Amino acid sequence: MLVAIDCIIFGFDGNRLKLLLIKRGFEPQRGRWSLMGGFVTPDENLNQAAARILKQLTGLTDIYLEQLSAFGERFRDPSERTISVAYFSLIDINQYKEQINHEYSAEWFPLKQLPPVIFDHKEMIEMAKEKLRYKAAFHPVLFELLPEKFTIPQLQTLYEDVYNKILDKGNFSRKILSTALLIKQKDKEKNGSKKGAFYYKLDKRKYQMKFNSFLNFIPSQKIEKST
Amino acid sequence: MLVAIDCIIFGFDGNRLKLLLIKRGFEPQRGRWSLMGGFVTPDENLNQAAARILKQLTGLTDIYLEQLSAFGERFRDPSERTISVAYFSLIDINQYKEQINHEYSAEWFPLKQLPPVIFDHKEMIEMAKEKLRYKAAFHPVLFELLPEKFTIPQLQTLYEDVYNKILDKGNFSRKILSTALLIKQKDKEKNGSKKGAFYYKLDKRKYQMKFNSFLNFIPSQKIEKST
DNA sequence: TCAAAAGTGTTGTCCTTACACCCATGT
DNA sequence: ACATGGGTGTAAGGACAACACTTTTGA
Repeated sequence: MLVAIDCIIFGFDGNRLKLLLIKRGFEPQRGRWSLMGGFVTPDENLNQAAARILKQLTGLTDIYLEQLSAFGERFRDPSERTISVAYFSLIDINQYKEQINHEYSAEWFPLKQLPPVIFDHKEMIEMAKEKLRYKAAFHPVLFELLPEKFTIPQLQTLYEDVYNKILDKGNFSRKILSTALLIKQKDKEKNGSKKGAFYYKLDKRKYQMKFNSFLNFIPSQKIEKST
Repeated sequence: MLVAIDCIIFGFDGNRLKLLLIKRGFEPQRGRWSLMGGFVTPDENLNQAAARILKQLTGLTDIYLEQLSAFGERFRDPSERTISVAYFSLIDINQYKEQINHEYSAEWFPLKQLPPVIFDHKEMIEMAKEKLRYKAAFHPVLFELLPEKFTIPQLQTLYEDVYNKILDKGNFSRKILSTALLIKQKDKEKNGSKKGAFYYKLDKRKYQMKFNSFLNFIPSQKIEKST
């Protein structure tokens, strides 16, 4: 049996959550969209394989990477029996831009406008979306998608896109600040508004410490965002 | 590469949460304790393989079974490169008693008094415990461990053991009943006390419907249970 | 001066905790 | 009758959604 890895790669462009797909350059299914993947080699464990594959495409290391699930339907890959271990990863889309490997003709797609993908990759993507929502409800994991400096309204846009909800800015900002994970900067971002919004940085130490405690980021607000 | 399955099997004896381990009857590591496992065959997918292996040992079908994670350290099995997909399952310990397959010399161990186990099984067990706590905090999954008829104090004992917390009986009973997942029976269980506690059954329909919504079973009570 | 977005204040509602108390019954 | 656990009542405190309001600044 072959053992493969597939990576579901999330990014956030400041407006919408996106997924990085590659156009397959080889048979079978050449020319169709697919997750970035590869086979596990004898000299690496699963996490190492996932990190290697992610680096091949994005050039990035030290990325948030978490195992999602193993997929093993008998004919998921019609040509050969393959078990795939899917990983999901969150990257800062701006860092990616500088490092991208152009061999793969990769492209970012908004989560709500994905093209058809090969094999069971659709299922993997759905599961990853679900897991991201789940995880982000209790752990400050969405910060992994943002650049080093960001504003609270930017963060709010991210949450709104992940949960498809419109959030109250007042309540949102208080909830985030109450976690004490953010360090206020002196400067403001002035593109989004006339007043400008203060930049914040993540307090890395507290972030690590509190990552696994149960914080409450569940957006309980009722209003659905229109797509 | 070989692809195996390992099953972390939880049961509840009315008092403590337990794990079902088998004594390995073959080399390597004959005679040592281990999770129940087996290899994935070409004609089955991963879930089917897990269900088959679970049935081999317990005789049970239609069991709560969920994929935990794939484990793939290079030398996790020293004799051959093997990827193992771990599943965790929750069974009614009483049903098990009637069906057990004695070929495997299996034994229930309290979670807090596990013997040494082979390979990376300890790691799998720890992850399964963690996941059970996580899942049970939001989803009514612990009902899977109980017989068809059970009392609220029995359920409370289970939660107390899972979270190592002493819970307030009044608040616990109200919280559980507020989910409206239980149907009160006419008869009482009279062993636990003189007054006796009413039996309840799970409302299967509502249970299925509400399983994936976020209920709140987190025990926020502060008092740690002494072990 | 006005519009637009950032951010603060305020209030009512709901949920939860802690704990007092009542209930049913076997010995 | 009384001890034992089952179960209900209740008051204080906290969290949160909703929304009114103030602030800042570019045009």
